[in-house]
Amino acid sequence: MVHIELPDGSVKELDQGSTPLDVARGIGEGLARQAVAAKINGELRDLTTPLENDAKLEIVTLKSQGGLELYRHSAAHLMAHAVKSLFGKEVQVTIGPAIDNGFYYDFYSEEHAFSPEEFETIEAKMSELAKADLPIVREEVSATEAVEMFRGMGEEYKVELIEDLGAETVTLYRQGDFVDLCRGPHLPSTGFLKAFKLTSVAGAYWRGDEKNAMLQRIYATAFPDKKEMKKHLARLEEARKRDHRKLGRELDLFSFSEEAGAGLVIWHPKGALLRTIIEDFERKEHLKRGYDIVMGPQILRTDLWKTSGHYENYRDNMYFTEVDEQGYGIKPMNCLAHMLIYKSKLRSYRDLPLRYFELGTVHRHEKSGVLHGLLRVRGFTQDDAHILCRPDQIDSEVKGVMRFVQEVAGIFGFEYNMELSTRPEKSIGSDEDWERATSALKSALDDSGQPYEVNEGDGAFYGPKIDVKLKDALDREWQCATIQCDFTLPERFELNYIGQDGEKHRPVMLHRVIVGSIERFIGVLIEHYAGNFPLWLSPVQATVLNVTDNQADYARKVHDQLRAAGLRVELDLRNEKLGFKIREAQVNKIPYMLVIGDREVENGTVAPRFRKGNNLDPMTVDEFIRFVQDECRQYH
RNA sequence: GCUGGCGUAGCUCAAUAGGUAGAGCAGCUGACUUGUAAUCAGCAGGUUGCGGGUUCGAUUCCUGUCGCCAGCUCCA
Repeated sequence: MVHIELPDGSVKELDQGSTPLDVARGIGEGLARQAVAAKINGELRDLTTPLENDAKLEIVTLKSQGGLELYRHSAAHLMAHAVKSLFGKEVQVTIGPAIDNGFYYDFYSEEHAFSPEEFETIEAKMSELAKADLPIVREEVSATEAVEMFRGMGEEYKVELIEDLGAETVTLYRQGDFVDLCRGPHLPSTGFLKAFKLTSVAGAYWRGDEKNAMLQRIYATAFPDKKEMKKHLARLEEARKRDHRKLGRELDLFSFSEEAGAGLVIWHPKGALLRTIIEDFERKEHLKRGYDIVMGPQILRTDLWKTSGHYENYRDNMYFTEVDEQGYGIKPMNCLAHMLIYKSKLRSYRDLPLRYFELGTVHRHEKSGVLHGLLRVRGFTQDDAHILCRPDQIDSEVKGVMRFVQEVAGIFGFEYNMELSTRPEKSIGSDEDWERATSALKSALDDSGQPYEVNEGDGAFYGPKIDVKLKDALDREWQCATIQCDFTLPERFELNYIGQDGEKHRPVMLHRVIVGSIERFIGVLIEHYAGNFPLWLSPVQATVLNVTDNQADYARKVHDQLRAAGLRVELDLRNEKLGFKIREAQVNKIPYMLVIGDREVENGTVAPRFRKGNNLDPMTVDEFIRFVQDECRQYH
């Protein structure tokens, strides 16, 4: 007999060798039907695992934590099964994990290239195998046996995996004539899989290393039922409508030109205005926080990039030019000029910290395949600052930056993820430096009250860093804010300050950006608001619409008055029906439409309509101006 | 950079078993003077991304190149 303790504290007595499925049945048929796995002493296991000893047991259903992931993992096996039965030895299987909203499986094939046209065929095969409700059976075999078996099947990648595992025994999962190396656990049978759909195929390197073979990765989505999957696909469809590349064109904000070059943004009037509003906001917020605005040149002599170490490490990503036999590098970062400003005179410990802020435009030759709308470009402007401080000031400076980041995220209503990256294997600087800097970053993160991830060994070679990531419409993460400690530049540029003791000391440098690249930030912003910018950001805040030509003069007067008051306003006097003009303003996501008909002319008012569709009571122009100013004040 | 896919009018898309392209919206012209998401009519608009090849003939097939999309790798 074994004693099994359930989550509610009750204890069941069962025959040795009973399974969690037996336990579920004992509790109720309903639970047994929904059960997909079990947590035995906290470990996720198959429902058919024999219970040999006393244990704590929790039945896992599709609704419980980990249940859905397991479901998707089994769906990945189902897809591999389908692909193998369709393509046989032409295709080798590798690995296939569950991911957010679905799963993928990586295949290797020399002969066959998967295309989306085949998705239906593969899905049909999957459905067929699911309908057959094949039991998914766990087997434990010796590693040598497994190697022999997979080698016999021509599955070289599986052989490599087993050999690298270095374990004595491995587990296999078998469903029908398909067998895969897998730790599991899995669903009891293929019949549990109800809703799945292949979504895309793309290349992926074996083991994520570009030196390895390129595999073919098929992405798919999977849900416990069709309705939920449909909902997910509809959400994706909605997200695509928020794509900043699409909205950027539709709202006439920016464009790219093949003639100008890939990854180089061309800002149209409305986009440039939006950007200007954000830049003005940045300057104001930085001045408030004790930063000095500085400006450096676009190109600096190549020698200086050699001094900084950029030439040695990053020249492949830099653009160079030569005039009069003098080489120049187009700046990929803004720090050099800031170093020169620091060095322009003798500094005292009393001067520190110095905070140099620059809306610095940089150019980096990013690999062609990584460019992505505004989110990854080759020319962009950073809200960049370099803080030079004494070692004892690191802590408070980092915390100040952290607060700044959080305040800005709050103003724009962003949720964000934070990561701390620590010392990599290849690094410079003393243990003491690293310790001090890392603990300053960590303490700022702890103080922030937000959860964060630690990426051990993921820091830059010159110092640890905090990254803040924002998500785009499709939940892809993009790094925006970052705080990095740097031990090399003060060293390489021989920066120093005179301390209280009259001796020279080396300052510490922090690189930091708040929104990061303005381009990227605007890209994320567009998707975040779906193009419906809050009033204070809207490049066009209101448009004045006359009903007929009769009100043209008054409409012009209203427009001029609003413009004089500093509102960003347009005038639409076209000879069109009101409905037509409203629609157009609506499509352009202009916050307020000011309708002017005979009534308004007579009363000296405007009739505002909000882009959400609701109308406000008619008001005078002055009232509307105050109304807009009040609304803008709410945001910052 | 890599793998796969794609590139037709300003935008969204159609067409061709190889026989030099068509629609809606936008634009222009005219009529209509209009009250909260599309008034009607007419006109105009493309060396089918660019270069080379095969062919009597290429937008269609092949090849190179540029760009875009998805993902991978990268992101100081």
